[in-house]
Amino acid sequence: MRNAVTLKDVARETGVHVSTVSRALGPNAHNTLTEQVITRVRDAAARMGYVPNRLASGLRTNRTMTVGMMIPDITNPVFPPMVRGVESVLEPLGYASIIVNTDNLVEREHRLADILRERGVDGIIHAAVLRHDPRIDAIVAQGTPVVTANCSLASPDIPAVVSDDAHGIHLMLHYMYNLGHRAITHIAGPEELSSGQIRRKAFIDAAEGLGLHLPDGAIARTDRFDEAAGHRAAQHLVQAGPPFTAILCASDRLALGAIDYLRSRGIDCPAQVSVSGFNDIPMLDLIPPRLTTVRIQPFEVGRVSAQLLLQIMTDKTAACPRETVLPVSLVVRDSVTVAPDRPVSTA
Amino acid sequence: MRNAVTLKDVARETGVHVSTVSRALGPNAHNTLTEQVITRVRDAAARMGYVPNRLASGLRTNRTMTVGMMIPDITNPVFPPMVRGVESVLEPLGYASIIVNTDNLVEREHRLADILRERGVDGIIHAAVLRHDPRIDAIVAQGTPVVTANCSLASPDIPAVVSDDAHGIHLMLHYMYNLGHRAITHIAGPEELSSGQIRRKAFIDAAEGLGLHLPDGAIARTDRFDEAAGHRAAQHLVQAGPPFTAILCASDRLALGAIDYLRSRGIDCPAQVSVSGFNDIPMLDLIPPRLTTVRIQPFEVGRVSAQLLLQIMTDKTAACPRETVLPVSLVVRDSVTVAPDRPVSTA
DNA sequence: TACCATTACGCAATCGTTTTCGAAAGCGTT
DNA sequence: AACGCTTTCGAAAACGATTGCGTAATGGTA
Repeated sequence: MRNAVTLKDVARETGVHVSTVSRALGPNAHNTLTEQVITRVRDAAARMGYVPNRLASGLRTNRTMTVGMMIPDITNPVFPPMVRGVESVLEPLGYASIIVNTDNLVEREHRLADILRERGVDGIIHAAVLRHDPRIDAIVAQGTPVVTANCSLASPDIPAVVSDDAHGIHLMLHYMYNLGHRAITHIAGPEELSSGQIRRKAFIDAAEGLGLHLPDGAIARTDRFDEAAGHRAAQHLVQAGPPFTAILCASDRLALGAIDYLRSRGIDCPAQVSVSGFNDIPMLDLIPPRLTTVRIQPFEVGRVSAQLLLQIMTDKTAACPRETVLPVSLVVRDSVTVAPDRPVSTA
Repeated sequence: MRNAVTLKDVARETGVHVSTVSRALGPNAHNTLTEQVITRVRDAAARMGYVPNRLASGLRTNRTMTVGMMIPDITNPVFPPMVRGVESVLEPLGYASIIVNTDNLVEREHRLADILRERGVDGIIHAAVLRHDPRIDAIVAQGTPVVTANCSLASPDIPAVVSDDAHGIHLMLHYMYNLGHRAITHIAGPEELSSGQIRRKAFIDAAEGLGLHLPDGAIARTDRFDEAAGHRAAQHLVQAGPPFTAILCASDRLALGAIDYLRSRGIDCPAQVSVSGFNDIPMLDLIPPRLTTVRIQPFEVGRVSAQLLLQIMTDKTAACPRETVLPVSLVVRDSVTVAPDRPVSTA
């Protein structure tokens, strides 16, 4: 922004008024200007290396051509593809994305939301919503379009793009059931995240649908979707839970942690205990036992979210689907196999 | 930005002039305003939910409190920690980061550089520089502070924060040598990336230092740092290269691809061929054979880059180190072991 | 009381664009 | 030739914040 060439410079160069330059450079210049002037201005602008100042134009028009993305942690392999998915539709249109990591911390989320507001983002893709989130409601009320990706809010009215979590759990549980498993436990994700809660509920529903009895302690809850939490949860299941032959985990990383714990106890996966994941993060097919999991489509989630957001941003009145759910698929690998004769138990 | 409350609103509410409000909210209000006014204004601002409009202030001051990060691909596990490292220093100060993925495509890089310029970013952290990059020179010339992370430019004068690639290669080659390897090949990264070039040169230097003879075809070049490229390169080495007992790869993903190819050919790693990586991306310790690699510190690279950038942004005259190199360390795992009696060869 | 220095605040220009409004010119019609 | 319509462009007012400058008010001093 040091020696930036402005409209005024181009105007002086071409001998027309700055408003004329502005129009000439705009998309529908042909409605209002003569062909000759348009080319003259555009040539000069190109030659002089003019690049528009989005600060100024944003100030005037209330459109910054910038969107915000709130995600829990870019370090989590689920999110980079989502980011690319968003980018794939927004970047060709000239949008820039400000990416912030909330770490699922409410205070951080507030600060970061302000950082986005200050910059007047045209919209927000929120992949880190807690299920109850007054701050987001406030942002929406303020008029900024928001769509949630990979998560959905408890409060309605704001579009969500999610994977078919319930169906994924359903697929996996039935798969286990068909392999003879009857004592199946669940390592659930954080309850304040919709994915954690929905997957847990889906597990209960699917179990009920199969007529499976879920004894007390069959579900271990965690506060994070990471390996350490999975490790602890598995420990809890083995030491304090009912006997079981399989663990259906709410995420791949939880599953990795669980398998790690089992191994440390000399319990073999899948020979003694089957373990499944969710998400299908990269490189899982290289890690033994190759994890049987549910594949979601993070890139697609991002792409569709962006398209929806775009739609709302360009036409706020446009009705748009409250919830878009994307299909998931079962990825059969090695970590889930036929049920052994006797379950692992506390003894 | 719909119903945003502005300085004017706060001014009307408190009965003072908007310039007074501006000053009252600024950092050194106490130099110029009475305590009473300051608190009255600040209270009102807080109560009314005032949030400053960075577009307006940026327009006026030429500081947007926004930085740009150019990376090749956020999907590559090396970069997310780097992003977090940058964030760790910039975010607490109120900066936002616009992240763009260049995919190492020159055309994309140009467009994305413009996207950043349009928004008047205060500085750019560039982790995707090609070694020769006129566009970046132009940006620097225009007055925007730039520091390169993980890469360095052929042209000098712009600060770079890099890992000690040469030393990492040196460590690894010596480690292999001490395990008895004499026929060692190298899968190199893209030559237009500094990390690719530097690591290849370091390999040659270190080999020379050890008195190792490098026959023709001992170095396979690739055009990308990914598994597919590693796969192809390994194929090339096996089919057309000299006999060898070890492959020193310029990145973990190249190594993964190479091992995959070897396995497909029934060649065991590490029993028949040792393979090493570089970077130490996450989860490598879960994938057999557990990859012996060189650990770099991407978070630190990001952190230091951001600190440097900050320094230049706040005081453009400040001299700052042309090149900061961060230490690396050897991570010994399973994929490199003592040399077998006879090397793998074309026959 | 008059005067000067200081304090505390208001005034207004400015950053680069967009956009409404109006004016001038061109053209056809009667 | 007078009139009205369209086309093509300039003038100027915003958008919201910052800041140099001016000026009341204040306090202290002679």
